[in-house]
Amino acid sequence: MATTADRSNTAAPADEAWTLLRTLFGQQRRRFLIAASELDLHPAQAGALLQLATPLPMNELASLLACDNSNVTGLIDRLEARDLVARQPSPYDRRVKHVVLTDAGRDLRARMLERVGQPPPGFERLTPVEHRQLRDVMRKVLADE
Amino acid sequence: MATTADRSNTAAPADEAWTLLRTLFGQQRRRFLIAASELDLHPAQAGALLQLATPLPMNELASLLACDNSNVTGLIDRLEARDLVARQPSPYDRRVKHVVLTDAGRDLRARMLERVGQPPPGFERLTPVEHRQLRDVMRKVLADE
DNA sequence: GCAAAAGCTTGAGGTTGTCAACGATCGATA
DNA sequence: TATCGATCGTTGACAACCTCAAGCTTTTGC
Repeated sequence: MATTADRSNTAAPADEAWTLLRTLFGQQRRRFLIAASELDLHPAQAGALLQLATPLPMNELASLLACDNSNVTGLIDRLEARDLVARQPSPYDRRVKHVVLTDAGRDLRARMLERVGQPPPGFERLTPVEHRQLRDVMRKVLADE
Repeated sequence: MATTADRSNTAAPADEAWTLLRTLFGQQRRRFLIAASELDLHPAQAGALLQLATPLPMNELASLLACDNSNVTGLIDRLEARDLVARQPSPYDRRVKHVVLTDAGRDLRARMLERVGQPPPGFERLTPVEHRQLRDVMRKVLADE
């Protein structure tokens, strides 16, 4: 009778915690989509922009976005056509091109961050102690080893 | 000199916590994309499948996926062509169609959940106390009011 | 009853994403 | 140093995604 997972409040705290986190992911994804459309960006474009805190080889951008290299080519083509990014040849490897934000790109990225970089409303309700607890737990979850 | 946000360890715990959460979101999104492609699903299809724990009007599915109604039509068309879902007319409102998983759909959804429904490796490192802390904090963040 | 609104679909048009193939460049090895 | 294999970015073909405007059916409110 206890072979399968209990769905009642006897559910393991770990499972419930993860389920709650996934709920928050969903909310955050919707926020992201709305923010992107408000700024006239397709989701993929907005995602790329957010990754570009620092110049990145096309290569690496593809792996961060979990998509094919050839996909990034078109993506960057369109961002470049709107003068949001530029391609910069790498001085060390002539095969590589770095994607760099233009001023306009940096600006748009900042406006995107204003919308999705800020925590959701429920977050503000936490006490300082809870904020620290959450920070410490998350540090541990994301620790390299 | 302290006008702009400090990036050092003087950053407010709340800000750092949120940044860490966003990092986890990114990791989870990549897991999701990889899982979907392993199961021969496009990301949007996988997302729709995951939402269908219970039958849902097209309408509601669209709002959960944060996209246009007309988008869901095509999405469900393709899932239906693969016998993963079926359209069921609502008995109460003849405009409404409910999307229901078929057996195959339920199966595929379960396999998807095996991959993204489980917490990431770092999660296992937490102690029972930390799991409970995380659960309680997340409950508070997601509380309705 | 009738007008307004809601639910779903269609069609047009641009974007995303994958795959296979290609030219250019780098690195290692002989 | 010459060459082979791998890597980086691009291109072209093709399917899926996504939005918008327009349309049909059904429901709701007046």
